[in-house]
Amino acid sequence: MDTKSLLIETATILFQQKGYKTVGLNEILNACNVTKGALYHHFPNGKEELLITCLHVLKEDIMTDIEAIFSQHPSTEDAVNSMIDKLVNIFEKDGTFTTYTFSSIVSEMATMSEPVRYACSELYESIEQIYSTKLLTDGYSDETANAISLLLTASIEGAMMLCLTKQSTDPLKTIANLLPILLRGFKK
Amino acid sequence: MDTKSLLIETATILFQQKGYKTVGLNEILNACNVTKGALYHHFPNGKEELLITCLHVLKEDIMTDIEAIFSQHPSTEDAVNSMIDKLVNIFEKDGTFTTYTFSSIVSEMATMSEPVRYACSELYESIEQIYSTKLLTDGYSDETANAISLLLTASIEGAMMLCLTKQSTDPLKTIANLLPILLRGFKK
DNA sequence: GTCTATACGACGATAGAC
DNA sequence: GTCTATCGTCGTATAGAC
Repeated sequence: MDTKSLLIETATILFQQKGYKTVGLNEILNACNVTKGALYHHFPNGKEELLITCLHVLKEDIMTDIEAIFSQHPSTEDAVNSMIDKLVNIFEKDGTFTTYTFSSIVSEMATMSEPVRYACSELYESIEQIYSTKLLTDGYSDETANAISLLLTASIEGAMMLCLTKQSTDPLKTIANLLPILLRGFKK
Repeated sequence: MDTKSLLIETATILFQQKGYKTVGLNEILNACNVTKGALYHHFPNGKEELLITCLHVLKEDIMTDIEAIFSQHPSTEDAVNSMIDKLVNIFEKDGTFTTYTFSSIVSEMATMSEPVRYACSELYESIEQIYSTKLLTDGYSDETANAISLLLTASIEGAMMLCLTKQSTDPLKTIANLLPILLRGFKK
């Protein structure tokens, strides 16, 4: 892999696991055996430019991944269940969330850097978009689909936070269990 | 106010607004006109000890505050609505969340420091406890009450994240709107 | 495009006077 | 209990050779 992609891939994982400020450039550089010179050649504006690039790439990756899952399952319920399953497995394997989330970035940077906030906003937007589209084919109205997709995004993101705090996958599993009751409550 | 309380109060707000790493000791010290010597007298183990103390005090404050709201409203639905209303007002006033939340701390520190993670876990636990108790008096079963209180905690926390990202109070308002549909979906 | 060496500031933390 | 002065480290970023 080329140096630039390697940097983005390594940085993305570290940022997701530990947040932005916690991860120093040296840590990223050591993790992928690249030097400062190379990094500043590819990202002249330094760390924040690297982060924003990571978020853009992450957006494409997440969209591809989620769209694949959603196309494999007939209903939103099944698709979301499969997503949560994947998250649970990742967390059980290494105790952090390295896919579908960037909550550490949001809470740390949303009020600090406008470009970063905007990149995060685009990311959430595209996830909600996928949910909404599927909910429409499920038969929900436009307005209801938007509301449910926001609820799904918020509760899954919140549940991941609770999983990190409690060091348990129960919160995500509980949300998954509630899905059918949740979705059935809304008028089609 | 005594120096120690002043430090805790100032640090809590700054940590909530900007996260842990972002806020330097100097920023806290300048904000309340206290010097390093005084800080390290009250918190010999430095910044992390200050944070953990903040989380403990915040737990008491949040519990007092939420319990007051919950005792003023007959149903969980009304109480949660009132809570969300308060959050919306705070966010509209200063663009950040300085009450009821510490998501920046969780996502930044949960995987980095075990004592901090534990303090956060106690905090979420006590919030969920209040929800659960109220839901029991609403007539829900033990198991259902626990599941709903987790869903409430996760979705409100997630919605705050979305509000920060989108710079809008819509996510919280949407969650509030869904509350009746949500709660009615569960068997009492 | 990648390397080493270095600049310079900010960080958390400490020491010792008062 | 609070002050100032200072230490060592690590942060991001830069300069210049190759």
